[in-house]
Parts: sequence; C-alpha cells; structure tokens
Amino acid sequence: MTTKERILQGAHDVFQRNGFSGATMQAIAEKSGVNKALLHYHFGTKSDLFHAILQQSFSQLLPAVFMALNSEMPLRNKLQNVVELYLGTIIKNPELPLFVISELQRNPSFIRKQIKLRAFPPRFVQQVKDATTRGEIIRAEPADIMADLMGLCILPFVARPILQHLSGKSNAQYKEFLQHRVQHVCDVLVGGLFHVQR
Amino acid sequence: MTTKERILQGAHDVFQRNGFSGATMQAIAEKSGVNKALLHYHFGTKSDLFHAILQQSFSQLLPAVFMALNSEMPLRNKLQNVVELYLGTIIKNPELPLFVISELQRNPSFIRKQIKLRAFPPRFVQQVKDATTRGEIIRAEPADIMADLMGLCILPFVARPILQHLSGKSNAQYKEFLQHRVQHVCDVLVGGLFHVQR
DNA sequence: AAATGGTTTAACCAATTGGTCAATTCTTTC
DNA sequence: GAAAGAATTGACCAATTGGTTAAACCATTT
Repeated sequence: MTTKERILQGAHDVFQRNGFSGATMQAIAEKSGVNKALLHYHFGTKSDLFHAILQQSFSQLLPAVFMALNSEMPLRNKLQNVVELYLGTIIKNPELPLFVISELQRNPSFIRKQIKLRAFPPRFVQQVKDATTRGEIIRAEPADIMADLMGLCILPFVARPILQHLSGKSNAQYKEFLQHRVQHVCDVLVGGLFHVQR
Repeated sequence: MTTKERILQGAHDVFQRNGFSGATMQAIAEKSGVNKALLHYHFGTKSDLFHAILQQSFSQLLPAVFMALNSEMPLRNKLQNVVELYLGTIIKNPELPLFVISELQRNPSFIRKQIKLRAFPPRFVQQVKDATTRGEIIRAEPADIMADLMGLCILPFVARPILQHLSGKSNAQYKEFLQHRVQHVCDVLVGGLFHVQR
C-alpha cells in the first residue's frame, strides 16, 4: 500500500466520520501515520483532498445503481434487483449515504461541476412511462420512484441511532433487522407501486 | 423579540446550515446582531448553545408524529394521517431532518441523555402486531414501518440537490413535486403494507 | 561515492477558533 | 437621581487551524 493510498484511506475515514468542517488535516495525518505537510505535498489543499474523497464516495454509490436501472430487465424485477444492489453496497459501507448527502447539501455546486449523470436512465424512464399508461403501476414519475427507492434503503442507516434506540435492538439485532429489510423494501416498493392483477 | 430569542434564532440558522463543526460563535453573533461575548453570557459554551438548538429541533419533529401514532385511529388511516403531518412539518422546515440526523449520528450519546422517547408508541405497536396476525398487512415490525415512513418522507429533502439535478426540475417544479408527493407516499406506504381485499 | 530528484519531516506562520474579563451601558428599584 | 443589578461590549488570550519552507532523508543513476 503506497503512501498516497494510505493518505486517501485515512482521509476517507476522517472525512466520512466528521464531515469537511469537522475533519482536520492533523487528524488525517495521524490516521494515515504521516506528517501533516505530506498531505499538502501530495494533495494540495484540504478542499482538494476532500473533493477527491467526495468524488470517489459518490461514484461508489449511484453509477452502479444507474447502470442496473438502465438494463433491459422488466420493471418489476429491475426494482427488486436495484434494491438488492443498493442495499448491498450500503451495508458494506454504512456511513457512505449520510456523508455524501450532507456534504452535497452543504456544497451543492459540486454536483453541477463534477457529476456527469444529468438525468435518470432513459430505459428506466421509458419503462415507468409505459407502465403508467398501461395502468400497471400507480401514477408516478421516475423521480418519485427514485426517491422511494433511495429513501426506503438509506433511512435505517442514516437514522440508525434514533431507530435503534427506539426499537431497543442490540447491535446484533439491528444487523439482523437490516438483513431482513432487503426483502421488506422490495415488498413495499413493488407492492406499493404495482396494481394487483385481478 | 427578546435578545435571548434573537440569539436562539441566529444559532438555529447557523447551526442548521453548517452543523456543529461548521458553525462559529462569531457567525452566530453576527447573524443575531450581537456581540460574541453575549452568547457565552446567556448560553455558556458553544456545546451548551448547540444542545439547546438540537433539543428544540428534535422535539419539533418526532413528538407530534408519535402522538399521532398513538391515537386510536385504525392503522390505515393513521398512516395516512402521520404522513400528512410529518411531511407538512418538514415542508415548513426543510433543513430540519438532515440537521437532526447528521448531528445525532455524530453525537449519539445525545439520544440516550436527552431524548425521553424510549419505544414506539404502544398503540401503534399493538396495531401492527394485530394486523400482522390477522393477515391484513405483510409481515413487518414497527421499526420497519417507521423506517418506511420516515425514509419515504425525508428523502426528497435530504437528497434534494441530487434529485433535483437528476430530474432537471426548477425550484418551482420541485416544490410542486413535493406537494404531489404527500399522496404518492400514502399510496406506496398503504399499498405496499396492506394486502388487497379479495 | 557523488550527484540527482523525489519523498518526508520539524519548525514555523498568520489567521481563526472558543472563551474570558474588566469596563461600560442600560434598566430597575429605592 | 442615586444605587444596584443585569445586559452588552471591546480588548484580550491560549489553543488550534490550514498552509509554507528549508532542511533532511532515501533510492536511483552515473
């Protein structure tokens, strides 16, 4: 593992846990086992380093989902597929969504500058339109479904402290809860969007 | 409006926009039109002031929802009712959810210390249990439904920059989207949880 | 082994941070 | 209107912040 990589790893940890304002170059240096000046030598300013991390974090989340949303699968299976993919990613990196979301909220210009995704996947949009006109699903636009999907998936992670406290679950129990939740989200999403066959 | 209130207002604004680490006492003082030393005179340390704001913000969100969840309404109407109440609150204060969520994540001890809600509303829990055994809704626990409800409601607010950018909506269009969403969330939630009458 | 060029460090800097304090202003009480 | 107490301020402080720089270290080439 090269020094640059160790720094990126340390920066990732510190930024993700504390956000941009809460993180200090000193903390990142210590976490990476490296002198503070070396951060600037390799990565310029704090903002530069931060943007590198944010970019990487962001691209870890959405692009895969978008690719799945753009596949040729029928809508119903596709949704199920995306939920599994999305939740799988988040379970492996539970702090990712809140980090990306809060930092994008406080730095919205980042989106316009850096993010190349400028619309929902066209195949997904078309499927939603078709399914609506055919009356297979309730009247909804892609943004709604995208919001449903993301909201159902990320909430147990971003609001974990509250939810775990209220439900009185141990860490192990909460983990189990998260496992079961994949199926639950699929059920709610598909069941809530699709009309029943009569 | 008394000086103390003006300070609380200013602190609310600055903390909500920048989080604890991102906010400075100087900024709060300026926003409140007051000398920095006065903040300490009235509210002690930065942490003290922050906790006052966080407490107030938190109690603005959940307690009302919990009271509604504990009413004697039938489950189906209750959910609809809570969604409308919750979304109504958030629309009036769109930055509240992300603020509470991120700060609770980075300061989880606050929950144990300050928040008195230690379980889901008992009447709601009982209703879910009953409805499950009667086969009216899919197998789900209160934590799941709570997560569904919160996730569906807050996502368009916490992830607004991304979602608005992807959907290509103007501010006005996005506001309209949020209005329509009340009905959509009700539909998805009720439709996703309840089995259909056959 | 000397020269070279990239890597890493300790020491340092100006600016900003949260916080204090004595002095001043304002308000209330007598 | 004087005394008293609360409210408000400007000046100040030590600690920390992001960032710089010159010197040291290290590996490679000649």
